Amino acid sequence: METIEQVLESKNIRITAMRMLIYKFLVEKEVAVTLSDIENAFEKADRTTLYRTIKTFEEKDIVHQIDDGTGITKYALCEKDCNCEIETDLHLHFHCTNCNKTICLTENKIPKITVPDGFISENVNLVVKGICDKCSG
Amino acid sequence: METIEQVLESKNIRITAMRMLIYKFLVEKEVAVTLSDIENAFEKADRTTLYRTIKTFEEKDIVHQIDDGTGITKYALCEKDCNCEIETDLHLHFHCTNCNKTICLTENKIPKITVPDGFISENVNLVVKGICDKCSG
DNA sequence: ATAACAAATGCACTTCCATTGCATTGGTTT
DNA sequence: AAACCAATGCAATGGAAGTGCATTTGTTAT
Repeated sequence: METIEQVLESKNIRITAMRMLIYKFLVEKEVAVTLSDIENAFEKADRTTLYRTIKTFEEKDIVHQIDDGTGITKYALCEKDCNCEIETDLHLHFHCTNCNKTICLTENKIPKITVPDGFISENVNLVVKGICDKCSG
Repeated sequence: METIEQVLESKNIRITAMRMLIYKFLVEKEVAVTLSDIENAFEKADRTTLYRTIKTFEEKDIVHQIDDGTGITKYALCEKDCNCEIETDLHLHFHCTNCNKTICLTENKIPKITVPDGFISENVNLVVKGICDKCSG
């Protein structure tokens, strides 16, 4: 089991108290979070710091950004060995319109999408909206 | 060939000069447009009017909203017989990262997506990012 | 035709999220 | 300990979405 320090170190991210707290927060959340979610969890911290921390995590492929159609960007930890930038590794996201949570369905890979001649596909974003398992029960 | 008046009438939308102009603008554009695009095309008109006109068109299923991941909502005319609200009728959208245009690929239907037990899928949004035919040539 | 009503438009304003500039703090290295 | 660079905090900006209200325009009924 890797420690948080080891994760950050392996990605060449300087270890700070703030970053460790935010990372821990993301691990504990099983759903994608907005910047405001993080802000509410760390009221003492400045919004900019949280924003830039997430941006750093994103650049270093620790978190990936999710646009679930609510208009607010969400973030979630990447899988251990995920290569978010590789098309074949893309998973889909589920947005529950009832509880407003967005979940990475990492087991559900996106099927091969064909595009017309002349188009070059580099990236696919797929969001399914509906009712999640917790809300449908 | 239906006239613009006939289209609006058939959808129970009151005919006004502004609405006809905006509809015509959407027809002529072959790509999805932002509110700002419309705003720039009609500098004399008020933004709110354009905003509400698009909302009206949306409610009456004349246009559909597209979230292509740029963070800015885009709109495009529905196909003649499209039922945007029906899941099986969903097509995918292509966003060109070069020219920033977003195109409806109405011929490319979204494949059946499976979600885990307990999840209920109501809607699917699929955006492919890459290079469009005009830019790749 | 005109009065009465409803819908459409225009203006002003607000809110929310994303983002940036700059000053300050804190940690590393020599 | 000095110098340096990265991280943080504060303040402010910008852009898009959305709302309230007054005004104009179009429709309907008398």
